[in-house]
Amino acid sequence: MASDNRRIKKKRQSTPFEGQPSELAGVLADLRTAKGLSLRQVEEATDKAVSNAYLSQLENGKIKKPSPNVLHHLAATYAVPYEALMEKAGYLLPAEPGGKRRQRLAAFAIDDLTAEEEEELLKYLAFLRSRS
Amino acid sequence: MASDNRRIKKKRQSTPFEGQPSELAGVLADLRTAKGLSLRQVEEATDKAVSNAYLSQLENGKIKKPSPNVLHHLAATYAVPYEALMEKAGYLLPAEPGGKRRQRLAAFAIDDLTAEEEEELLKYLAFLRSRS
DNA sequence: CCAGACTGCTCAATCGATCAAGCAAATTTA
DNA sequence: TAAATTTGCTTGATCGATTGAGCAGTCTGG
Repeated sequence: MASDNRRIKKKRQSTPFEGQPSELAGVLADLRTAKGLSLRQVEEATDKAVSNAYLSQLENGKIKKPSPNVLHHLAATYAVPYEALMEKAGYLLPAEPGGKRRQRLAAFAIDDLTAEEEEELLKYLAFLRSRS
Repeated sequence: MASDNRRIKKKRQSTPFEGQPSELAGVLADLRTAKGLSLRQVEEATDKAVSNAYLSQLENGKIKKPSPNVLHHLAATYAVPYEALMEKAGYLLPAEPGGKRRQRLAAFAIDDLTAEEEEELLKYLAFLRSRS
């Protein structure tokens, strides 16, 4: 199963990580045929969450970005990691091979603070800013 | 600003990880006010990717699930990790299965602080914790 | 006190994701 | 071979996300 028509001009700023146009399409099609499932069988497997009509369009790249919800159901059905599909769809960055973690947090973790303490902290923050 | 009306019957199977109804709403509102930005300023900051009208509805929980695209822009604007917002929106599982200590999004951002100020703030945070 | 500049917010209209139906080509069954 | 099934696919309608425009309230300077 080849992949071909790639001529679309995407001018509109759309999604997070503009990845391969529809690499996803091929992947989905392959996964399904690999499992030997028909469109309707998948529809059934996803408990009607993904219609056969929609899946068809998806596999044929006639559709841009399926919702994370749809991807979640498909991932479950094909027994592949959800994040993988999310990535193919361009919702997530290509997972670090080396298992690199965490991005720089610009915000703090303050879960353990009480409401009062948090307020104090904010007050202090305001104070810091007021000095500028 | 409290949070209240939560009586809606969610029968329709909707998104991946059904998380807190609209915890996201509050977080977004907090992040913005923390940064001292107006709705329109954010709209501008996101390069028109998120309208002030929409953000308003989002912060007031009048809207369910913003697209990952929107979250991506907001994350950038508020300088918080994209994945964090994705999680709040229910698109991703609560990160790190291994590391128990989860980082929560602070209700404020500190991008505008100088390195020195940030350090002072952290020191103060440590102080608060030491009192517990 | 008024103009102008902001602010948050609502509401009608738009746009894309998603579905219900139905259609033609295979395949199967009898 | 004809009826019944099944399969991939297209199309019209629906629904929710997102926006454009406008409205009332606040605040500042003249």
